[in-house]
Amino acid sequence: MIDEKNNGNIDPASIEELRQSLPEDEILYDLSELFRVFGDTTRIKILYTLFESELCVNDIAQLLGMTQSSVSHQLRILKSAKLVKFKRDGKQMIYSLDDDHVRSMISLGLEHTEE
Amino acid sequence: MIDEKNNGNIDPASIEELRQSLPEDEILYDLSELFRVFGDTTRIKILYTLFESELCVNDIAQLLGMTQSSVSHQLRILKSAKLVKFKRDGKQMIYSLDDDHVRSMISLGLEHTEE
DNA sequence: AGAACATATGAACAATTATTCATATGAAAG
DNA sequence: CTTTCATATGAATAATTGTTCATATGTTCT
Repeated sequence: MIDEKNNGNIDPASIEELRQSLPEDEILYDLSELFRVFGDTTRIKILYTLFESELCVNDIAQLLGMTQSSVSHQLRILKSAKLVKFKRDGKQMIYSLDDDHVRSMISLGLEHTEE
Repeated sequence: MIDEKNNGNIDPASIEELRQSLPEDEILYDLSELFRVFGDTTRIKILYTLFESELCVNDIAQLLGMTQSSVSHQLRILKSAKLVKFKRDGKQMIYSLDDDHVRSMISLGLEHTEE
């Protein structure tokens, strides 16, 4: 046995090398935070309703059978993750998908779940 | 005003139409469940350590400065989501990424966060 | 200005979940 | 077969988070 202190599969030097090749903690945190936003049924549903048309809060709530408050709370999270954008139209706020990443992410996710 | 009962942006018929174009609840649930697996810093870190090399549990734990137990618990979740696979090598379990979806998902996620 | 409507938001509660600790399983070596 | 090592797992705890309820903000209309 070459190294009696190494109780793992690879040697400590390689471990150190691998550790240093990891992205910074902050980047990994932001990444997981993004996924966490997608990781809720309600939010996924909201995003899906916006796939084809822009909608106001009340429409989304009716469409999903949820309360206005709950939808609004979740939209807030989607906004801060830059997954949806909005514009004011009189008393209403019209929400829409912010960019095509949302569609790609969901499509890619579906590919995996459909296997 | 055409329809005084419609307090939303679009008409009730369109809402119904949109509702029926949504994927089934089960599909959306599975999708959000998949994202939820990615939505944790520890699990993202584990996945990243497996980007370049297959590793045993102890190596991952050392690399990330986490307890063996915690890593094992999270690997269990990654396994059941089919994001990692494993093989036995004597006393050790060698884990590796299950397929390329993992890489694509993380890459796509990074594209969004890096904006 | 006041009423009505659409949306946002704060606090409280319930449910989910990541980590820790202790212990169990399973393989290899003496 | 007993000990040692690597991993898995169950129970308990602490922290996070989604929903509800009540209320605030901001817009339109009279």
